[in-house]
Amino acid sequence: MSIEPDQLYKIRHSLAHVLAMAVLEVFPEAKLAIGPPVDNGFYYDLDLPRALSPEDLPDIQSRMEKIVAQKLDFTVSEHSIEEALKDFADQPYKKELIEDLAAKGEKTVTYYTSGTFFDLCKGPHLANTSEVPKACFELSHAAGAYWRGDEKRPMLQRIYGICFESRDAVKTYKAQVEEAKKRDHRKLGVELDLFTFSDLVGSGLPLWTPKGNILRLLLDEYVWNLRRGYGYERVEIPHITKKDLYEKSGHWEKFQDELFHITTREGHEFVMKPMNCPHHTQIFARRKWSYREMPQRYSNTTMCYRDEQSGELTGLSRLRSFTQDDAHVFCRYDQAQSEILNVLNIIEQFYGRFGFTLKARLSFHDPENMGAYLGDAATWEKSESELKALVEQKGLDYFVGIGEAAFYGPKIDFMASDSLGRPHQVATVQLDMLMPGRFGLTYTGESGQEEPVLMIHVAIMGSIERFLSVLIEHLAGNFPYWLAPTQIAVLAVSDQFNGAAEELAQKLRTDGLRVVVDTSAESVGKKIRTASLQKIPGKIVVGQQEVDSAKDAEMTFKVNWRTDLAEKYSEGPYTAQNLIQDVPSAV
RNA sequence: GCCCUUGUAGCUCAGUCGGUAGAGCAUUUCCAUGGUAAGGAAAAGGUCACCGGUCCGAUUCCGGUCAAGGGCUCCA
Repeated sequence: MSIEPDQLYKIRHSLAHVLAMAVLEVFPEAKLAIGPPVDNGFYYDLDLPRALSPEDLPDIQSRMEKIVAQKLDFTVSEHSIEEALKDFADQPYKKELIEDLAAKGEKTVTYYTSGTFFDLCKGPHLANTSEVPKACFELSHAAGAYWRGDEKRPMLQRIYGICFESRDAVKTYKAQVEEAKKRDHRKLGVELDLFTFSDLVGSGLPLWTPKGNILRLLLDEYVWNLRRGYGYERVEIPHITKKDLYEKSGHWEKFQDELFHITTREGHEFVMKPMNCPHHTQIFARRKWSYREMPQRYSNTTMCYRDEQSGELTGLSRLRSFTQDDAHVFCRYDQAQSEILNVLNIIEQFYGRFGFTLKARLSFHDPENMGAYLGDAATWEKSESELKALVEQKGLDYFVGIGEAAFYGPKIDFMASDSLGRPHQVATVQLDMLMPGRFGLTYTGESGQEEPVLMIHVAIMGSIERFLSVLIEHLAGNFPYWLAPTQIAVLAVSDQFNGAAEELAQKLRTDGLRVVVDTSAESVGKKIRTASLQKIPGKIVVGQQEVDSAKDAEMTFKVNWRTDLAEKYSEGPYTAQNLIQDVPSAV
């Protein structure tokens, strides 16, 4: 049943051609761009006389099926550039591709022909469409895409198809997509009442509910608890600044269009901060430092604002206002290693706690393109080999990303794989050999002279919002006991036990648990269902039995734990005191 | 920002070929006093996203704006 990856690639690529053939039946005047295979199928970009709507796809798909059923051969042939330009005279996009190939020194190009259709293509393809497995593909959607990915060039129409090795594999894929939809953080955000958006406030500006804010505060507290052990100190900064700060840092020139601008009544220009590092440099710059006082480690969880293009905003993943769990370490160059090691420890502990698999990307400079970076090659290579040594020392799974460095220094970026195996970029550690210089940051060395400062940018979650979007989907909203916005639901069997339920809840709350009581006029079954749908970790039912247990001692009760916690915690019986002692709920 | 799709009650959705709208859940009240995933009844709840145009009349048709979704482009 299983199919070689090469064969699947050919099936997808060949179906892209079949797709173009089907579209040409409907729109003979269509101009073809490109049609490659992708991870989950294929697509074709075309310039069409009218916009496609979803209703067009079934017709195109059934035409594709008919074409496949014709058992067409794919044959390859070689042609001179001149010939190709003539053959594709009325296909401007193909012509451009041919001209580019010619410019690269190609003398000939290849066509793949299937039936009456031929396309400029380097292959490979199936020998015959009869090799396409039954029901292995499905047109999924149409979307716009710029010609050659350039926003200044025409917008083409892209038709996507999914394609796998068999009908069952297509079904499996669609089931995975469904599963991902169920745990989509935008959906769970509403269902679990974590955050909301308002048209009056604006897009990309999330509002956090009481429950959602508990998550934010606890995650931040957790990061802070990890940091404080390494000598970090918390600082605070205003959310706006004169533009002078960014002129000096160099961000103004590059990013001024993406900033929110404020003009005061006196005509002074301010901006909302898009990042925190320049502010933090000014805290460091307030006085002179001895080498003995280094490093200075400033931690600051704070909101940043970027005027993103409206089309880029999605859920909590990309926002106009977002909270960075930012930290900047100002240190001596000889302190970089131990400081980074500390950060790696924090990252490992933090992500390990949630069951993410981490992979580090060493984001290095591209030696072929030194113009894009500041500083000399020797400094870059030294710091990069140090980063690599550290990552190896920690035994982290890593790969090197050439050309992924920031212009001011190399980075270690972390990718977390979630429970569905999807990678997300999360934490980042960046060496900055540039900004301290721009702001003239120094410390006084042993011999009394001014020494250059190295700055290390660190974000553990990156942004709380984006991390939460990843975490919600990773856990499908089943937050661990310590993090759950509501930890325990106390459910009264009937209204005569409302008092006992309230009393128990109050005891648990006094000790810091987050508890709700359900005293509504509903059946126990209904109360269980409601609490379960809210994914509350523990449920306690209070009725005659529990009240009787309290006759000569403290009330005892059982806790019905959420499925994923049932193995971890005993169901009891507990007293309020035991529950608080035996089940760790602190950060 | 660009292309396409969508916007009806707090949520999920019907519906009106142009004559100002309906269900389930949630909410409120009443009945029931119920032991581990939906007990029963009633009520209330909508400027049909917003603004403009056509029309005797627009939630419905047209245009614009805003917002959401799928892509493209971008991401310090």
